Amino acid sequence: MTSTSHPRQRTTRQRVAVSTLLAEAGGFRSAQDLHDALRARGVSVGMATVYRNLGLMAELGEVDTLVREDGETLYRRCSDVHHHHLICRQCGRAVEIDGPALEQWAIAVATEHGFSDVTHQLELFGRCATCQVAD
Amino acid sequence: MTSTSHPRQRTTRQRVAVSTLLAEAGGFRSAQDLHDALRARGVSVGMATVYRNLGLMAELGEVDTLVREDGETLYRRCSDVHHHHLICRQCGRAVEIDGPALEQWAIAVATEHGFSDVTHQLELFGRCATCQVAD
DNA sequence: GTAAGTGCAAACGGTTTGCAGCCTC
DNA sequence: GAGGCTGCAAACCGTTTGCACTTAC
Repeated sequence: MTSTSHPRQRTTRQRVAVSTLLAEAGGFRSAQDLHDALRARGVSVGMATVYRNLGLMAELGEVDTLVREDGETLYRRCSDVHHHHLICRQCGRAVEIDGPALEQWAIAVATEHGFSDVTHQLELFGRCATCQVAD
Repeated sequence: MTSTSHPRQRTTRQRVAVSTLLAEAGGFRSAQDLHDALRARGVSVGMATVYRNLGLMAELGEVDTLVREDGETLYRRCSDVHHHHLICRQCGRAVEIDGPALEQWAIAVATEHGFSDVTHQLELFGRCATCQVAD
């Protein structure tokens, strides 16, 4: 047991394409969005493959996921430490933010009400400087 | 203009049932969940009607909505002023919380990054005292 | 050569919608 | 009795899955 071969993961054309595009994107994008973008630049991939790769990357902590109010999931390449985002609701651009104060506040509030195992989800939405001008 | 009849809304058996059940529930419930509960207590309603009424109540600010990570929408009767929730991920019980400090922090962070029209969504999840004991 | 990865199309699950009939006001 | 409301079923839409085929290693 504990053989030398862990790396069960292959470098396919499609996987590289999805990963690369996401790296260039910089903001939160939907799977459909990414799929369209890939086809537009001539890369032929199936939706299923896009979903599978995004799911895999999410599991590996290579991308952050975020569920929009309408239920669609958005993906973004980013660091895997816990943090939140300030997202432009117009262009999708996202700024990573973290608030130590917030984390503490969350725990304090929860404990106060007798809750344990607390987690929280927070996202800020707004219009970035660029989009304000563009109007 | 400004006729005396604004109240375009009718008191139907189904509407009352949904509203009542939600009032009794106390926590966040899904539409399907509510539908099942209604049928279980002998009230015959269609899913579409449940959705339509929940949607209407949400618009009127009578209920809060919340999208779970899997995309399902949850509903809860509550006050319509801006606030957040501390939710038991086991039984759905929810405590309304509000944090003036948080609101200010959110605005400050956003402004700092050149964002305007800031809104935020925050939910805390944990296990309530009762569910901890029940284990 | 073997098993991970892919494509397609069908299945899924939550939600919405079109429309004929019902029932509140 | 007019129009909001309901029920049903079909349509939707994002996502997942089964399966035969391809391809990286």
